[in-house]
Amino acid sequence: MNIGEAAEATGVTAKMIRHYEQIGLVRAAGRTGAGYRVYGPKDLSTLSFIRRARDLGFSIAQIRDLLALWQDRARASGDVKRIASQHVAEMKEKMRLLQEMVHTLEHLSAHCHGDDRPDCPILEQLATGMAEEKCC
Amino acid sequence: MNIGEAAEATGVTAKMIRHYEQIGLVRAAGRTGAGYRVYGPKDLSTLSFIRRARDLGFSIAQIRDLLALWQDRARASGDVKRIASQHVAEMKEKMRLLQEMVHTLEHLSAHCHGDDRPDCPILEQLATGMAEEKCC
DNA sequence: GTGCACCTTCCTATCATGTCAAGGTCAAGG
DNA sequence: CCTTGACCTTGACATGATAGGAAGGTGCAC
Repeated sequence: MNIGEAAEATGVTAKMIRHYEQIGLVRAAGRTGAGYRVYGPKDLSTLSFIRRARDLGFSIAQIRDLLALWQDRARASGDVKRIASQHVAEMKEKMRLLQEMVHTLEHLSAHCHGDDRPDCPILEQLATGMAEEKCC
Repeated sequence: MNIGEAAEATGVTAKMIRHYEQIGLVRAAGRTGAGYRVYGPKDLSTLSFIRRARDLGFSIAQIRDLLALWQDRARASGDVKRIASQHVAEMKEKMRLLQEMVHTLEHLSAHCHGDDRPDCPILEQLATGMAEEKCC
């Protein structure tokens, strides 16, 4: 199986497959005489695994650990769960920060006419840093 | 005022001030005879504006537009509000995606013993892609 | 006149991914 | 046999916002 077919089968672009090989996330694929990479079912499983992990937002470093655990039959599920929990915590923290920003901005927007006049509490807050606490 | 003092006063690192100057986000600062950058109150206001906008998650491109509007006395507050609304929408979309991932992962984690045994629904889902829909 | 803290420019790295370019390979059809 | 087009190869460069460091100049206090 060529890299293009592997890409289509797993949803990982050929570009990223080569990249993952280069950074050592997946082992180097076999080669034909002409130098084309060759992929077997095991490689496809690994690539699909990676794609699903990426879809869940795991970083490459975390996926590296997850792959190692996946291939370790003596793994402790606690190790997997810990990685997942940490990732969940990170995502929740990101959401919290986003929520804060959304909250502030929506608050400011609510008081902005949004018409042709130049007065704008959004710009005022950015300019003075005072609108946030003192307003309301 | 030196770049270091300006950095401390505005909360933008000297590194980033130089960067913003290089990409044309702020006009080039004046220089002393020795080539040191010099900052005045107006520059400090601009840098503080940028920092607050960054704190609210605006991209450099958006900040560029906001700065232009800020310095335009004939601006329409609607233009400002539109930028803010778009940014809010982007952040909400990010939050939605994060929430989806968190939801899936928490669901999987809930069924993972998290002990010394190797069985792990998290790894199973990553390996087969089947746990998500069929479980529960 | 020395030492230290600051400044300058330039290079490199992050993270995951995309794009582009120049060239090699393969299979099908004229 | 030769061309065409689709695929593959490597390599370089870009993104966005920020950090780090190296190598060298400057300013000021002692």
